[in-house]
Amino acid sequence: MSSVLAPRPPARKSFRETQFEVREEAILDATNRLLAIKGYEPMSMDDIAAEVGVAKGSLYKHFESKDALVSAVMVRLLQRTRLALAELATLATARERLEGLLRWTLQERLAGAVPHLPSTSQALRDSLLGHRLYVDELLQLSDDVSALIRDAKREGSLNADLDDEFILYTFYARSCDPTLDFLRQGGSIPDARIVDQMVAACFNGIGAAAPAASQEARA
Amino acid sequence: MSSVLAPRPPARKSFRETQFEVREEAILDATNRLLAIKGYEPMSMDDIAAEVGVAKGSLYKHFESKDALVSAVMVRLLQRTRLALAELATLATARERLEGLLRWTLQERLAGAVPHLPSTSQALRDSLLGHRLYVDELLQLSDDVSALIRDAKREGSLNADLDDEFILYTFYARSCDPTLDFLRQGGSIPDARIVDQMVAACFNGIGAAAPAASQEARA
DNA sequence: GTCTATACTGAGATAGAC
DNA sequence: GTCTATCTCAGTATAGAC
Repeated sequence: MSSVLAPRPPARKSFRETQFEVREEAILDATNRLLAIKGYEPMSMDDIAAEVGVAKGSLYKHFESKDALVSAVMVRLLQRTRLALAELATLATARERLEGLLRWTLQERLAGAVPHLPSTSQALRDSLLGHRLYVDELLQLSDDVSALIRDAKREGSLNADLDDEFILYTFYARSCDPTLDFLRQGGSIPDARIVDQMVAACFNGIGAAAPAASQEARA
Repeated sequence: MSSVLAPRPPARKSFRETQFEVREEAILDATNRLLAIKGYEPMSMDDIAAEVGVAKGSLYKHFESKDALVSAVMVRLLQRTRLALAELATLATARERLEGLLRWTLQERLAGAVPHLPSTSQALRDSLLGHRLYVDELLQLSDDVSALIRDAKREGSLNADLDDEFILYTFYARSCDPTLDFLRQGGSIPDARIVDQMVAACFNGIGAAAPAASQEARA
């Protein structure tokens, strides 16, 4: 009673608070996992609850809705991505930083992370755009990547004929490219080789580097 | 009565039969449209019925389930794609035929067709793989495209360092690339230019054609 | 064959005991 | 805060009249 008005130091978290946060992380992890495997619509709150090992009702003490939960997963993913990008700042050229970011993203997906996936589901996209935090994070990341693209063009390491906006969206699309899942499921190409080829194809395409001379003779 | 045993010429279709087929086409068209807009799971049979202007129950006289209906849409799409590929046989090189097919697919999508979309939904992919006709068509198309890829490599017009399987899946992924939708929604790049850049980026990548000499000096 | 009406299921969300 | 039990609603599929 006497302590009610005493200013408590905000530093130390109670055991219960810690437990709560640990569980919340577990929920986010489980959702991320299921999202990567099943996709947005087919993943039910029952699925998540079972994966975490918690009652479905309890999920709603942490997140007010399925959309909010998924949104939180995506926000965390975007934050991590920006962090990874910040750590790539040591690389010399913008081109290297772009390649590094794509490589990082693909490796994350191989490790079970959900793709950035604005692509996957129209309904999900609409839902996400209603969440302020998500939109803010996405805009910040897009700003960072756009700046990289401009720098790389100035370096002369990106095709100047392509629009910046085109390159930005293409970059996102490569991060979410389903080719990764198809090839991994196929199983005939080792993971590292898949990533190498995807990065190479993003920047150099699937065509031969130099136009083949034999082609002219053929016609 | 007397005509019951007489062999009727199978040639002429009754008015009712024609009507039935016309309506079936309309159902497939509407489903295709909604599929492109909303995606598989969010699209309900009610939506389809409303779009066609027919009672929901009637849909089940044409297709035994939602899955079967969607499967029929995809089969039709694959057949059209193979037809388009056949018409590209007049082009001189395999590389040109590949480029032409990608271009054709992207233009179809601009015109409202659904992407080939094995990517979109995991649940849909599983469902489709249970439909014999779909799997057959997909295998045939894949065989055709794989042959093209081998030919193009022989021409020297595709990067020989990339696995054939990688190129095949990448080609599919480019056909379904969400970049198209993002850019179209953005509205700042004309449709024709979007397609041009997507085809160019698929074969030549987003990197500069020749490695910039200035880059060396920079480090 | 097409319509209206309805059965049935799955899933998001809430209520109330502990 | 977590659990069990339940509400509500949307969506697939079917039944039955015409």
